[in-house]
Amino acid sequence: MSLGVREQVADSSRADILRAAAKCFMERGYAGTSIDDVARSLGATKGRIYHHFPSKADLFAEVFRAGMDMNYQAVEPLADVPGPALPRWRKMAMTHVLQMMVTKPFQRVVWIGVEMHLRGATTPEQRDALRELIDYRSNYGNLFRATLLQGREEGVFEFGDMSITNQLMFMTLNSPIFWYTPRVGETRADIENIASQVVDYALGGLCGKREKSR
Amino acid sequence: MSLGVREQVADSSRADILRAAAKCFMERGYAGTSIDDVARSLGATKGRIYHHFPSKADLFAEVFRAGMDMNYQAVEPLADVPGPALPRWRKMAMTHVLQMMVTKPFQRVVWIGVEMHLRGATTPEQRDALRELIDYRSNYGNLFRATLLQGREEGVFEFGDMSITNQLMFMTLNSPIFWYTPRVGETRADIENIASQVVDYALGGLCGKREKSR
DNA sequence: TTGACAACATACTCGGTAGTATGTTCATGA
DNA sequence: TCATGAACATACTACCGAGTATGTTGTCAA
Repeated sequence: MSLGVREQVADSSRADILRAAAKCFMERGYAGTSIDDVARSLGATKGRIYHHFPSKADLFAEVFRAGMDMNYQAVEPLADVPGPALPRWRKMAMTHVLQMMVTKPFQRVVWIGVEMHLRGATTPEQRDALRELIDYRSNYGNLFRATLLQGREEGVFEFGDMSITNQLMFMTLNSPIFWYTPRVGETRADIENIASQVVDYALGGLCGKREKSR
Repeated sequence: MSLGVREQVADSSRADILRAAAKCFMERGYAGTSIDDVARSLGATKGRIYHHFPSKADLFAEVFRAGMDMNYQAVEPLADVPGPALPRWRKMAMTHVLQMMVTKPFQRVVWIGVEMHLRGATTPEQRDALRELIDYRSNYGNLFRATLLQGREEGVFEFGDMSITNQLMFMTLNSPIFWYTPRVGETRADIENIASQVVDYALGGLCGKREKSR
């Protein structure tokens, strides 16, 4: 089934809407973003949005899904590689952080979506749409969890409670979505340098090796 | 000037509103929370809110301020104590994390406020009200920054870029406002145990001591 | 006792927003 | 070439939420 010109144009238009929506949701949150805002940022009107998406909640969900698709596609192949935990964790973490920086608006929407689900601030129908995406996200998290467990058995990682450690690690690795902003004239090396510092910090918390508290 | 009964009652009512507002803002965000929501959660109506606060933005700002007041009062005294950086940092960090857990709704509002200011998603008047609070928050951050610098000179901390490290550290120390939820029958020791893990994780990123990336 | 005011509740206005109903244009396939 | 439908824009409705205007009630001070 080759795509005709019409379909290609339509998909491109849809992708433009997703990008614009991601940016708007990132800047103003879900409740603070109106469909008109998204349309205005495209130089278009509501009609265009509602032609491609049945509702604001569905638009948001599709942005969420797009963000998770990017992550999964980038990290999942790395998780399958056998071998010791530490170098694999490094590659996965580095890839994840770069993903956070390069596709920041989408990742921010993923964050917002998870938050919305956690506090249950949605209507029943929306919850169903979100639930599947939350599972998606949860599976993604398990890619790292498995490597963490392997690392603990290998003795390279030391941590107490697994779920707390997982939260702390992801919090660190995700944090660029909050404080990173692309600079003009920024090179790939600049970005990778920042990402490295994030990965190193996250790794520091995973290795024990320090006098325990008190 | 001793407070009469009338003033005490009024202040208590005001404090109740602040608590309820903090909870609502935490659960639904700024844009997602209506004044009616806050009033309803108090078993009251709009009139009560607007009698004590001139606008939604002012109510939000007062919750923000209350949260920062609690932090400053708890941590500032510790920052003045002379001596080596590491034990002081530990005490400050531990106190900060406990603060995040115990006064979570208020701290979540502080977070939301900082975010709103960063993305400039406010009307001009609101920006002025927020700016002062952002400075307040910034000063609070400097309490830790000074200790970090001292620790680096003492050789107990190792990190590259100061502002990135600061972001990562605070991200970790603040993270309980997102994933911590009080349990029934939770003891003080339980809470301190969780806080310890957070502090240890944050500390791990501040000490180098690991093979560098690549 | 009374009147003045604090501390609310009630009843509105009005702008913004999600969603819908209805044009309009233009490419494409028959 | 022409009819059809995709891809929008325009025009509308209905509702919600911030803010206001105006009661109502209890308390305290003189």
